[in-house]
Amino acid sequence: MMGETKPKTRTKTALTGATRKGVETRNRIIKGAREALEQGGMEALTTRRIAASAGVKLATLHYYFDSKESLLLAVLEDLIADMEVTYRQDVALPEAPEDRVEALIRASWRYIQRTRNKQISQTELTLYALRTKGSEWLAARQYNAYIDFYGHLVFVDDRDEDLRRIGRAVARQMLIGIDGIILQSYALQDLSASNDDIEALITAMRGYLRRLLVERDKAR
Amino acid sequence: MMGETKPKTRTKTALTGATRKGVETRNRIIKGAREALEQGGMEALTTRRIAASAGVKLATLHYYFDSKESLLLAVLEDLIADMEVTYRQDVALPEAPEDRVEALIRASWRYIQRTRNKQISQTELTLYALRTKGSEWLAARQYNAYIDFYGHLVFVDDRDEDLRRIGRAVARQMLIGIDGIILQSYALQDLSASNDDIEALITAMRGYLRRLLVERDKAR
DNA sequence: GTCTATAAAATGATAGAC
DNA sequence: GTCTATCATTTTATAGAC
Repeated sequence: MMGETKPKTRTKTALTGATRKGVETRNRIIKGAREALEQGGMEALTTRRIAASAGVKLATLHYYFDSKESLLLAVLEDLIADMEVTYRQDVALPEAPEDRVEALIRASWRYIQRTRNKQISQTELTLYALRTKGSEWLAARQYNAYIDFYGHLVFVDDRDEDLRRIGRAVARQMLIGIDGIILQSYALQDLSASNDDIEALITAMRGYLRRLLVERDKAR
Repeated sequence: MMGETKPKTRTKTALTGATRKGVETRNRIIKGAREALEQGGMEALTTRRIAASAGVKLATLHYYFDSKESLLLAVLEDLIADMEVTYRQDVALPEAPEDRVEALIRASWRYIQRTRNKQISQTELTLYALRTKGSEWLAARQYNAYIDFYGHLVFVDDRDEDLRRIGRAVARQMLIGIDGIILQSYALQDLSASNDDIEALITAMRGYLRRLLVERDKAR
């Protein structure tokens, strides 16, 4: 959030005064872009399609965004902000950290199964950011947002420096597993194999967390 | 390899007699597409750029491929075939299966670190296949090729049905971890964190393999 | 089998009226 | 702030000479 290299192509509303209606329209365009992306994928994502999907004329789109690139990066930013408010609510939270890890993986897996195009879109956008020079920081922010989120769910109280570190390590590992299974489950389309993989992932993550906690206790 | 639904848009050389020179040119175009993709990403991958990168005129490209889509799918097929011959050679093979798993993960991690654009390209193409109706089978084949490959390296002798099953389960899990770490390591750019993640992945995979073997022995 | 030339459509972006 | 109209390229793809 601090010290980031902001992209050269910033949106016009960031410069002007940002009217009420202006903000609404801008959000509608971003929303339209997300829907067009989910439906048709990156290859078919043109400014015209986005404008149509947002119920706005092409020129209006360009009034709010200097370029297609700046719009796509704004979409990714929106996705990040969205995650931070959406996910934070509806995850059941058992008491023990290990159980929370398990619950979190199961919840993610259910979500992945019913949001195929959304997940693919998100990966496409991440790759787009990694490909777009000067925008790699956005991909980093996306991952850090997820790591923060997962990390806080493992250890709600993060005043303990050690626990915070451990929570983030487990979060990174969970995220690796989830990203990996997104690609593989959509590609293989073998539900029973993916279910086995989820169980294996849960076992591994519980073990990893346990191990990190034991190591910490030893080091005292 | 058998019983797959072939894409409607097949290449012209598959229909005609396939001259020596013709096959060479076709391969050069595919190679050119791979290089153009690695350098500029999907967004910038136009038929003109591919033709230029292959040292061929645009019309020649269209002589060999009905459409851009059929070319891209051919590129993914080529990537799969390439993996099967390239990887199979230069992986050091310790004796114990657990050690082989570890060696394989370490080798993959080294490779990932020095082939960023290649890995991103491959993921972009996989997503493209998942997005392209009627071509999901290609993504499945890609993953099955990797699973076969990793699986055979875990248990070289696969006449034992149980061992083959276990090898494939471990392979799927390794692939999940590797795919996940590809995205995360490029996004976060935090080498020490990624190194920790690799060690955790190794520990988890050794544990998973051990557990599957114990379960098998119990079931006798 | 490879080329030159060109068609036909699509795309990102802008000018200027309202 | 949103629109109509249009520009300037670019893109995929084809026709036809060699």
